Amino acid sequence: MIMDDRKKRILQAIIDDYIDKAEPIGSRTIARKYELGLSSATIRNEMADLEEMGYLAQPHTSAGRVPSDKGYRLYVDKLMPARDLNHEEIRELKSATETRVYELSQLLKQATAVLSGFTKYTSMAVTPRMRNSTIKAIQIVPIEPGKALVIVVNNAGIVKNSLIKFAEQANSEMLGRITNLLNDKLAGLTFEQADIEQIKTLGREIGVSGEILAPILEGTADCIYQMGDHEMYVEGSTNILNHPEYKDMDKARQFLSMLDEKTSICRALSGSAQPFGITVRIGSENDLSSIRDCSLVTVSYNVSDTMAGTIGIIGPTRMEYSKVISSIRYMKKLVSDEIDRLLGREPDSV
Amino acid sequence: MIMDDRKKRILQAIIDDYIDKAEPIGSRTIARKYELGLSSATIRNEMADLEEMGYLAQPHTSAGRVPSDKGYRLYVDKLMPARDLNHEEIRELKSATETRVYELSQLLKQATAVLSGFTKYTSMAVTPRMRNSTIKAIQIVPIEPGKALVIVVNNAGIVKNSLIKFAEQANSEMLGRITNLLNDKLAGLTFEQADIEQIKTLGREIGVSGEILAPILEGTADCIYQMGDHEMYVEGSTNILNHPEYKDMDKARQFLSMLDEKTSICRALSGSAQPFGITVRIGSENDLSSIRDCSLVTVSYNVSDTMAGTIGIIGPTRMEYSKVISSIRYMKKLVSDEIDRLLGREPDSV
DNA sequence: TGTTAGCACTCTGTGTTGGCGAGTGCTAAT
DNA sequence: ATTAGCACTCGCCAACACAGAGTGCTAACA
Repeated sequence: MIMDDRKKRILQAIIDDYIDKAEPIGSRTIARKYELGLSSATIRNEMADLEEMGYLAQPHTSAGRVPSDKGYRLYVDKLMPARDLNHEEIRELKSATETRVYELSQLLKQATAVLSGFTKYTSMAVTPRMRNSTIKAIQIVPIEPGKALVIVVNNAGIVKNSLIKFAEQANSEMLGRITNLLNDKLAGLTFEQADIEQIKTLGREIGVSGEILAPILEGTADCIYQMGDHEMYVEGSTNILNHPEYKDMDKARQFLSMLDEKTSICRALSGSAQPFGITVRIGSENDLSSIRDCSLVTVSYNVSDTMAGTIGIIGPTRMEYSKVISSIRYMKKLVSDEIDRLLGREPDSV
Repeated sequence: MIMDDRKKRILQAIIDDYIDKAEPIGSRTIARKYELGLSSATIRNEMADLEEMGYLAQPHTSAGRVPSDKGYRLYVDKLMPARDLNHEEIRELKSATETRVYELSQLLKQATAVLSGFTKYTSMAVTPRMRNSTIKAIQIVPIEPGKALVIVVNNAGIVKNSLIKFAEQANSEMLGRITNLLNDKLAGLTFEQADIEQIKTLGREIGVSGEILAPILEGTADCIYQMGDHEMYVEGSTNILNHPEYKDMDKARQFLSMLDEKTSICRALSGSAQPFGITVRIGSENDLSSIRDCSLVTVSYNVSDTMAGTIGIIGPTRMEYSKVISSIRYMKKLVSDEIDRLLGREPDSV
């Protein structure tokens, strides 16, 4: 059987309608509502063909048709109407980067909040995994007697800090010596590559007690750990409850507990990462079995040339793909520009 | 009508049973299950009395009885069986403070996660509101050319920092002068009391351009803002879906969207704060109308002598009060000890 | 040969009905 | 004061009928 233009038009009409109404569509409805110049009987025949080809499914005999994952796939790839954001919508999305942020985490929180509010689906984001980032600089700042802040900057310009406590007094001259030692020995390395024993030995040689050095190394490790850890933001998780496919309590609970599990979201988001452009995973295309009846639209953003995080929108497979895709595309641009600003590069210089 | 001992025993039996079963209790059930030495008819009469007195309610004629808010109140105040945590349970709660934390936020995240897992209700926590904390010290640390970290310590020993960017070069000698100026002028004050214009003038006098000073002041303000802001953690929000009173979708949605609103939770938690001990707000005792059919158990923890945050557990009014109360009491102790450790005072010295 | 009108058939959702069971309140006996 | 007995109430559930939407097939038509 061949997929001619008429079939495509009919399929598009069915999916458009289903995305809007969430109810199986009958041939009569299509014939009446969309001006295809065809009778319901003809459409009926075509629908039977489309079902045979796997683009449509029938919940039961004598019900209307519903798009299958394969149908959505064709829709997203070829049939979907282009959707340009109007001024009003652009203004709404832009609000995500209007209040000035100081940190990536804040930026992502606002971006996901705006995206979920705008699309009425659930929005998520993860920070880049910087497992193999290298240490650029370390600073130790005394805060008050017995307390200091260890500050680590990595090669992406990300700054993390950790508050440490000394059991005994450490004067600033000694902290200076330790700072130099650490920068000498750690700069350019990942923390895994660092030889902690060597540093302890060298520390003793320049007269630094283990009591002082240990918490500093621990604080450094904590900073590195913070950098290596995914941070994750989810907004609008309850939006899913507004969609009729989740009126069933058990399905809703399953979805929400999936969102509570940090690891599953990370897997879902990172798994579908693609260097550029937008990825759409429809239903069974998702690796994660618990979201087999959801669609996940993701895009990755760059923090430095080597590290990328991901933003995603998840909703029922019956999703307003065109709206979701255009809004996530625009949000990626907003976030990328803002990151460039945060990290000190001007957007136009990139 | 007088509330004699027998009535109390019956009321307790009804509430115990209802907490367990979530279904209206009939007189026959009580007579059979609890050995009160009374026939169902007698209990029936007593139940009618208890309803008239407002401790019980009847969903409809010929249904069993259900405790009212007033009934729960008496139960919590007088009838509730004491509940001691066993070793296993203590071990589970203790796991909240076993992985070493560096920050209050981490500590609260773990505490709420463990509490919600243990009780199967929703657990929340807010950090203290430090609106009127005063500035103890400010440091400016150059990170790389054009970037620096502003660090502010307040009188409670809480450290916040903010990454800033300079439009022009700032040498470390100049940053030192600014640091001294800021400490001179701001130490001991709240940020509202600070005279920013005066600082700008003084800055110009010692040869610091506005281009340099402005981001520093902005970074300082950001730190103060972070301190003044409530941070809030919610864990186990989907636990509510496991309780039959929330099998109705709309109620569940309402509950979950309440949790999404930061402000409402803050209001709920802070509103019920009481300097010491545990507060139980049952159903209509809550100010917030959206949780009129929930009970909220809160306890506050001290960060310094003047500042306190709150931990809470929220669930249906049909809640295992004794378990919730004993576990939140124990968690308060764990969190308090851990905060003392974090802020450098040893638990035993307090 | 593709399109359409007509028709019998299928299946779900909804409203109705009737019996069952749990529980109550009241009365009279203990 | 307590209890046995009884009539009554009301929600729950299964059975049933039925309307409505939609299908597939056949035959007629352009």
